[in-house]
Order: sequence, then C-alpha cells, then structure tokens
Amino acid sequence: MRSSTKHDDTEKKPRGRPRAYDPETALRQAAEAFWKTGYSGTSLDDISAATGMNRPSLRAAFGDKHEIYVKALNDYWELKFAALDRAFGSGGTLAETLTRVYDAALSIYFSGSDQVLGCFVVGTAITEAAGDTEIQSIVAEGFRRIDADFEARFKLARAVGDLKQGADPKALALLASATMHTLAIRARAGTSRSELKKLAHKVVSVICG
Amino acid sequence: MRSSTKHDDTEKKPRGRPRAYDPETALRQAAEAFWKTGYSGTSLDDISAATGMNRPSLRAAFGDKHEIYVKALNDYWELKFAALDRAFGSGGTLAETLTRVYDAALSIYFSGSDQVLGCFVVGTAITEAAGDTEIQSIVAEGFRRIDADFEARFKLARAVGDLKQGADPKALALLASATMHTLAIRARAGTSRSELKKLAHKVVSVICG
DNA sequence: CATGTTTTGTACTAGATCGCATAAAAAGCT
DNA sequence: AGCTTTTTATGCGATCTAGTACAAAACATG
Repeated sequence: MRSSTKHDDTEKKPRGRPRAYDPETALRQAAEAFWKTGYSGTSLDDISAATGMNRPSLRAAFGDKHEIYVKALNDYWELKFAALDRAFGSGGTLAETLTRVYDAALSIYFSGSDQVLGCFVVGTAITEAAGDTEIQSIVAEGFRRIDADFEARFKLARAVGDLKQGADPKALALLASATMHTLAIRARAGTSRSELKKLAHKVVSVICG
Repeated sequence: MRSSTKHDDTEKKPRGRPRAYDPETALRQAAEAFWKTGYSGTSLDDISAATGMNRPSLRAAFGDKHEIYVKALNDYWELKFAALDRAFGSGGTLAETLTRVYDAALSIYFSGSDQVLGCFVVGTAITEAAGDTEIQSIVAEGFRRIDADFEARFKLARAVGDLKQGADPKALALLASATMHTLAIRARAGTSRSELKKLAHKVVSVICG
C-alpha cells in the first residue's frame, strides 16, 4: 500500500533502528502458520516462531492476532487472484483455460513446504466466517469475484462458439467455482494431487464436452 | 454402540447415582458448540456450558477434548448419511432426487438455532484434517461414501434412460459432490438459503438437462 | 438404615496465551 | 560524542485452559 513493493530510492532512510525482518516475508510466514493450524489453533508464539519476530514486534508491525490474520487473508486472496488472472488471461480454448485455472489453484493448494494445506480460505477462514462478520465478508467478496471471472469466461466462450448457444454462463460459473471448492476441500482431506488433477480433467470434459 | 438408542427394558437399573444428563443430547450439544467455533476455538468450558455438564463429567462420559470432537464428528456423519439415504431412497426422477438431496443438505446447513453454521465437516473438520490423520481419514471416508452414493444414482439414471448413454457417472458424481461442498462453504460464508436453493436448482438443470 | 457404587460438584495445579511495560540495541542527526 | 528516534528483546501479570484429586450427592442393594 504505502511503501516499497519495488524499492523506491527516493525514500529517505528511516530514523531509528532498522527492522530486522522484511514485513512482507514475515506476513507470508505468519500466513503459513495460520494456514497449517487455523486461526484459533495458532498462537502468537507460533507466529513468533514462524517469523522469527518476537511478540511486541509482531504487534507493532501488524497489530493483534485478528489483524494479523485479516492481513494474511487479504494477502492470500491477492496471491490467488494474481494466479487466476494469469490463468484466465493466457488465451487458448475454454477447456485449456479451465485446465490452467485448476492447475494454478492446485499449485497453491499443494504449495505447503512439508504438508498439504489446501486453500487458506476454505481451510481456515470458513471456520471463522460463521462468527466473524469481517472475515465472512472478505471471504464472500473473494468468492463473488471468482464467480464473476468464470462467468465472464463462459460468456466469452459462448460468444466465440466454444460453448453451445443454449449454455447458461452463470450456472456453469457456479459449477466451475464448486469444482475449485471441492479441490480445496479434498486436498486438505488427503486426496493426492494427481487424483485431483484427474478430477479437474473430468469436470472440464463434462462442462466443455 | 453399547446401550439404549431405543430404551431397553431388559436393562437393570444402574447401581450408583443416576446421570443428570442424557449422553446423546449432551453429545449433540457439544457438537453444536464445536460447530459454531471449530475445534481449537472451542474450550472444554464452552462445551461444559453448552451441555450443562461439568468438566469431570464430560471427561468420564466422552473422554478428552479430542475424543469428544471425534465422537461429535462421527455423530454428524451419521446424521447426514441418514438424511441423504432418505433423500436418495424416496424414488422419483434423477432431477427430483438430486433436488431432494440438496434440500436435505441445506436443512442441515441451516439448522443452527441462532446462526448459520454450514456443514460441520467442511466448516470445522477440514481445518483440523491437515494436521490430524484420524480426523482426516474420517472426513475422507465420508466423502468417499457420498461420492459412491451419487455415482450409483447416476448409473441407475443412465440405465433407466433418465440420463443419456454417453454420460460419465463418476464424473457427474464428482460434480454433484462438488456442488454439495460449495453449498456447505457458501452457507458458512453468508449466502442465503434461497440463494443456495437457486444455485442447486441451476446445477441440477445443467446435470440433467 | 447402613453399605457400596456411580455420578456430580468444587477446587487446585500446571501450563498456555495474550497484552503491556520497560530496558537495551541500532540507527540518523546535529 | 551526545541526543533523538525506532525497533528489538526480556519479562511480568492477568486470564484462559486442561487435567485431576477429593468430597458430597444420589441411588440400589442387603
């Protein structure tokens, strides 16, 4: 938001003691901790261990536990949207695009360094969403966006003749999103990546065939 | 398991002080507590408050926190399977059956007394599944069974001519399960019941039409 | 009515968890 | 070098959490 995603040499050096840790990577490490054990299952000490920062530094940098989680959640959505945008935007047939989208999702779901963690949102935020309106609305907004992306792609496919005229883009978009949800769930439930790739392939065949 | 689901008058009266709470309803109350706030987010004191039992009684009746949760999880699967079996077994066309199945699922997902809680498994067990092999296998086994139920129903539909010969029952079963998953997720993310009913209707139309 | 049996209710211990207060460290500025 | 600023690091206190020990209560049996 405010500072150096790309280093900006016009910035003056800050006044006091320099930070020992990069905020971006620290947030990502905190997110990984939440990703493994969920919001309630992760203590600030866990996050402290994951980032190498001590608790007062964590608080100064990101706020309390809830704020850290919300930042991690927003960060995850950005990561995911970026990956999906790339998958949606690389051209090709509808089937090719859908396959790329699901591959991109699986790459994230299987990105855990030592375990399979699935989707951060489905795997951790959904649990909190029931009792936390802020998290709930962040989650819902992300889903809306993905639904819209799918729907736009199906409309395009129908216009181009890649999909038959009678097809309902909104209905297909919901099915496409549902497929992403089931991938997220099943990844965390232990289904292997190759199995999920087959699942995605079958779905693409049904939708496009 | 061992005793009175239906009261069994051949049982002798137990020897000591009678239980103040019915184990079955207590377990259901404990499950509702977990359902709201997840495994880690629910303390034994919360469960104690929900059931009216104090902690030593809880432990004597159900074991430690993890055992209580596992019992609640198995109990939920039983409840859900019973509802699905009814929905699958009531005859009618494929479209009618699927609609009944999703209605049954939504009835459970919206059964919370004061909030919408979605699916117990998707909303709470999936979070734990990543780091808990016992929970993971219980979850995975339930999914397998539902997948199989759907597949059997699609095979039947194809045999009866309710579905075109080229249809792939396994692929459709995965789509049908995915739809249930997305209902579970979206319910907890705040989507209204009527909206989800429409979603299910669209999916049924795509699958059957 | 005394005894044994089982459950309930209270209370204590140990450890986890979080927030915060305070000191020490590391830099820039004059 | 001394002062200011910002971060890091340590540690304390209050609360939460889980497990368990122990006494009281409630019942059946003889």
